[in-house]
Amino acid sequence: MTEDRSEFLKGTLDMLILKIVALGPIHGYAISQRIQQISRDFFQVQQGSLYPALHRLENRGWLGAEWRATDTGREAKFYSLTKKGRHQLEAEMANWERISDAVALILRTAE
Amino acid sequence: MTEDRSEFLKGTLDMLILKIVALGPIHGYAISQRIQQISRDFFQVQQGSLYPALHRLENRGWLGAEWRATDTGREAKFYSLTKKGRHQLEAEMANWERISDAVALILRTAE
DNA sequence: CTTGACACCTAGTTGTTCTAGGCGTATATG
DNA sequence: CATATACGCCTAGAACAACTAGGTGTCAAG
Repeated sequence: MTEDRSEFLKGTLDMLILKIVALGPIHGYAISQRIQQISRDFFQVQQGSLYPALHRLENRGWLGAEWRATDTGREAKFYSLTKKGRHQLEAEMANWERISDAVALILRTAE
Repeated sequence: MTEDRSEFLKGTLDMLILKIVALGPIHGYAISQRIQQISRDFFQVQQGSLYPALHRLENRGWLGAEWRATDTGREAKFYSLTKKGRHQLEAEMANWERISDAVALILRTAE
């Protein structure tokens, strides 16, 4: 009976954020739009998930932040990937591969 | 710095358990062994994750339970998939497909 | 006789996500 | 002109899954 729409897979959000930021400096609000857009509206990142995640990633030294102006002249906090962040992203992508392979192994087990 | 070995993807465990039980009645301890074995030792289900999950799935009406004897003569709680459980498994597998497709879309975005 | 595998269990901690608010500015829209 | 909507940031608290770290008892092997 609970709403199930576009539920997030716990633990995946950090990787997706790192991947989006890896495409170039971008601010938080735009990150969530980008994730939603690229995933064809499947993932909808709640702001209450987004901003804590960004602070978490920044605290861990994976993202750097800088206040700058957007195209439209507003001030926004632009994030960019640090060297540590790049390594982390690579590790998380490799891990995702292994996990989804392992899940596939189980899901495809017949009898 | 934290140990990262065979980390579980949160939210996936229920589906994997349902899938294993779908192969035939099986008790908890054997479920964790089966998951580990099929995933080629990648997933290691902790007992502190396993048993609460089984009770959760039983409470939701997705699993039925019955005490029976194992091959070795020990008493064990055998779980089997209910009709609701089968529907749930199908829904979760379909959802997993959509999620992993969406993740792939994002991870493969270049530029 | 004691170690380890089998087989079950739970209380408490940790950590991520979501709900549901709040703040302030700019730009449409009625 | 008012006011709604998009932009853009934030946080406190609830919810919940997974893990840690214990516990019980049986049985076989050394």
